[in-house]
Amino acid sequence: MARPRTPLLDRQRIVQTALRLVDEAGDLTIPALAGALKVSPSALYHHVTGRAEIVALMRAELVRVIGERSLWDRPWDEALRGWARAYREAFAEHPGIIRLLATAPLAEPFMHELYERAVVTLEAAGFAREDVMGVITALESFILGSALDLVAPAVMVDAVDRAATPRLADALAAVPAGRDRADQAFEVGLAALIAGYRTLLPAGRARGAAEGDPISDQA
Amino acid sequence: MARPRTPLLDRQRIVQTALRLVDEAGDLTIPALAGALKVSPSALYHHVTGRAEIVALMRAELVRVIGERSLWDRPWDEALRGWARAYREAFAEHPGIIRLLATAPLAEPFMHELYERAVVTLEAAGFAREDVMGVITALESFILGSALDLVAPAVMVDAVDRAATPRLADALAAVPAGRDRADQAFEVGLAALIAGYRTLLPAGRARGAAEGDPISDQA
DNA sequence: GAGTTTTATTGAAAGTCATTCGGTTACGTT
DNA sequence: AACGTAACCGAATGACTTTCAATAAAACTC
Repeated sequence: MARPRTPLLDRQRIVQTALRLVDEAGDLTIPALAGALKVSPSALYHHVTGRAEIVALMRAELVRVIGERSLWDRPWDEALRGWARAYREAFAEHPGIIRLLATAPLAEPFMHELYERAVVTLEAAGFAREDVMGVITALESFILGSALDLVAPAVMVDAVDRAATPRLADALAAVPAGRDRADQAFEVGLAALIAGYRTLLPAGRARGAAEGDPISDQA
Repeated sequence: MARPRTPLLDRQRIVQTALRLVDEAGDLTIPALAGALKVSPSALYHHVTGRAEIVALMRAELVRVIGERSLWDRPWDEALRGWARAYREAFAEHPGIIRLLATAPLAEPFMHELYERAVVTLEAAGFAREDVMGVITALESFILGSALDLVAPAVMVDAVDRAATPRLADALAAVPAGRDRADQAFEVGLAALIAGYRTLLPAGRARGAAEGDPISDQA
């Protein structure tokens, strides 16, 4: 009734249950989270300062996973591609978290370690110092936008009025539905972005698909 | 006290006040909106079905503005660039709306007219039918991600620990701060995407900056 | 122009949330 | 064994969205 013999909660359990809840319900409420943990809502506040911190912990968990799956000791284009796919994949495994993170005014040392590794890789590859942050930020924007696209896919598949927009209807028919559609768009954009980045390199330092290197093609 | 001599509300006024409120306060609550309109909260429900519809109307207004500012009777690369800049600029004029839209499960005939025009332009330019939707979707993902980046700029500028991530600190120092930083990253990514798209065209149909056409450079 | 219906508002109330606080009991330490 | 502290509960607060009955003006009808 009061203090249990063995603790019911810890931060780990809170975060993992929150992630599961967001996956299932699509949003995160304290009552629901407390219910899933078989605990009263107020009990959570002994382990966490509030809902915002729970969201922050979920983000940290995501960043951890992304970092784990990224390999930076590769040619820059391969490294960037791998990072982008790992990043988006981590979001795809927890659909619904994207809106939570887009809403939260993200602060704190966020992905700084990952940025650091990206900067090192890109500068070693020959990118101009003043381009490096732009290259990273633009790629990340593309990834986040693609993650948002991932959770709002139902829009087009139906709801297109063939009479009003016939060419759009045709273009959509030429493309798979659902998750595959989003995947294909992501790969198109990723390939284009990397190809475009390659043109920023000083002549002679470019490498990868433009020279016919098979390894840098889509995995 | 009851019905006023002249109506106090209409959808137009609701949407415009909502936009102003979001710009100023960063979020949208019914009490605040009613207060700004000098009306009781429940009065709003005679003109809209609820908060969700207000958000939808704001989105529609944004789409209208974007459509107004886009010119599709141009070479494909120029048209895409113009569309992307108008799109992002419309968001930039209402910072704070981005989080609202990212949160809302967007439905309805949304940007279909704009997509239609983009499809026509791209197919006329020679893009393969099965690539067209991917090209549009990827660009839009990049734009939305860049809009999100626009409202969360404070992250890096401070808060970077030079001891832990020295190369990142250097890279950031080589780049302007605030809005300019986001603008630059956007332009880097936009140029790269378009350059990458150009490689999708069958040989001989590419045109634009790759051939040294001055008009397609950054405006 | 009188009577009826429709329309635009208000105010109260219900139902969620996130969060705080005082109370209760078990744990750990000395 | 006693004390302080940790982990829980329940009640309460305040903000939010939404619904609904009541009211009074406007608009329509004849």
